[in-house]
Amino acid sequence: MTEIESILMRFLKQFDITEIDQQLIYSLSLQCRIQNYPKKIILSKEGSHNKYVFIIKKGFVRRYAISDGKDITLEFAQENEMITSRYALVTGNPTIDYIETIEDSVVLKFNFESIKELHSIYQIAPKIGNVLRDRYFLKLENRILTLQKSSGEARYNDLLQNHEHILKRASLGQIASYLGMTQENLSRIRAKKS
Amino acid sequence: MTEIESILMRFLKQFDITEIDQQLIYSLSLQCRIQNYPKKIILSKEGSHNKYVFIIKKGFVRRYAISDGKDITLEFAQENEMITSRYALVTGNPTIDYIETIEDSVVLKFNFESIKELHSIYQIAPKIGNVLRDRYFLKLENRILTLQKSSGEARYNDLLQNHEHILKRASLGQIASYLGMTQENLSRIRAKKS
DNA sequence: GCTACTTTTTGATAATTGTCAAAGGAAATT
DNA sequence: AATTTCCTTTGACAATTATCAAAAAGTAGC
Repeated sequence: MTEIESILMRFLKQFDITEIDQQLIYSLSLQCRIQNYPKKIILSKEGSHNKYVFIIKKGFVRRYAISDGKDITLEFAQENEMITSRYALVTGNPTIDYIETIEDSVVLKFNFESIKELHSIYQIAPKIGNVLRDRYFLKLENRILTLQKSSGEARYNDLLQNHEHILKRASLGQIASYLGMTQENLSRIRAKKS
Repeated sequence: MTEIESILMRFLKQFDITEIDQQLIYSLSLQCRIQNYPKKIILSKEGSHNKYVFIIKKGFVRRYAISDGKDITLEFAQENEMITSRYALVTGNPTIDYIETIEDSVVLKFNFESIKELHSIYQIAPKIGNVLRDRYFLKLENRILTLQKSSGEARYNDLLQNHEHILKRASLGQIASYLGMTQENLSRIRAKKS
């Protein structure tokens, strides 16, 4: 098995996808490349028509948008997680967000268009898509529940409890915008805890 | 065409689902009922094992959770929209949220289990599911961007601009929790605007 | 080690928001 | 129409958060 195939296998195994077809893995593996990036490299730019899906083999990656001139973190992805601009994939419009490495990273880079074709060929590809989408739902809904908490401390506690790794790997400003507060406030909330 | 079929057609037409199969519509129509509810009726309870999907024909419906003893609005649905507890559908666990009518409503009520079977029979059912999921993504991602804005006024403005109908049809407390603030604060923000 | 650069912390102050309580309005019921 | 109930607004005050500025701490390159 190639390295790419083994990364794909490891990624899919976490989702209780029982029917992992070796042939499908092989076909997928032909549609992507392993890429090495230093930190602070932009993998996907706003306005871009190229639509990529990234699976993180090693490192830490962030998706963000510029809204009202401010850098707003939308999503983090660590090892064995996937990150992509769903807006672009779903609407077919140019990307409205950026994806960048926070740490030196090794990622599997797919061109989404080439995967789409596989969807119609293999029965199993849609099933994988469904599972990935369903997982992402839960993630988003939990995130919304966190953001609805009006006190900053409550939102920080949610992150501490459910995604502690983010606090260790991202910068203060990145985390603060993710939680919808200023970095000064986050710094003080954190200080109060220790 | 029965009334149920025509509601289904109208619902699906808004999603650019080109291949609407009359046979599928018919099959779906057998799996659901039209229900009339007065306002303030709970359609789905926390802890329930019955999983329903509702399409709103007329009226206004709200999904909410009780978190730390507080009523938190998660979602609103108006005419021609769908509402359901995705958590329950995806995980198979009992529902963790409630769905209730805000106005007198006419809804199409599906039992999700019976639809699931159709998925495997018809080619098109998964495609519809995909489109519905994709739309819901965008909704959630936009909602997150709104909630990340730290000032209450900015969040209110987002709602005013993108979902003004909510401000007209829901109560202050319901909207306030939806935006992650107290109703007193929302009342003052609103007063300041006029 | 030193310097330049970036990130985090701290301080002071203003603005926003939450909390509790009471008053005012609107809607439903009798 | 009057009463009850529910929802919204207002007031006073406390707590939280944002903003701006500067200091401190941490990183990277030399």
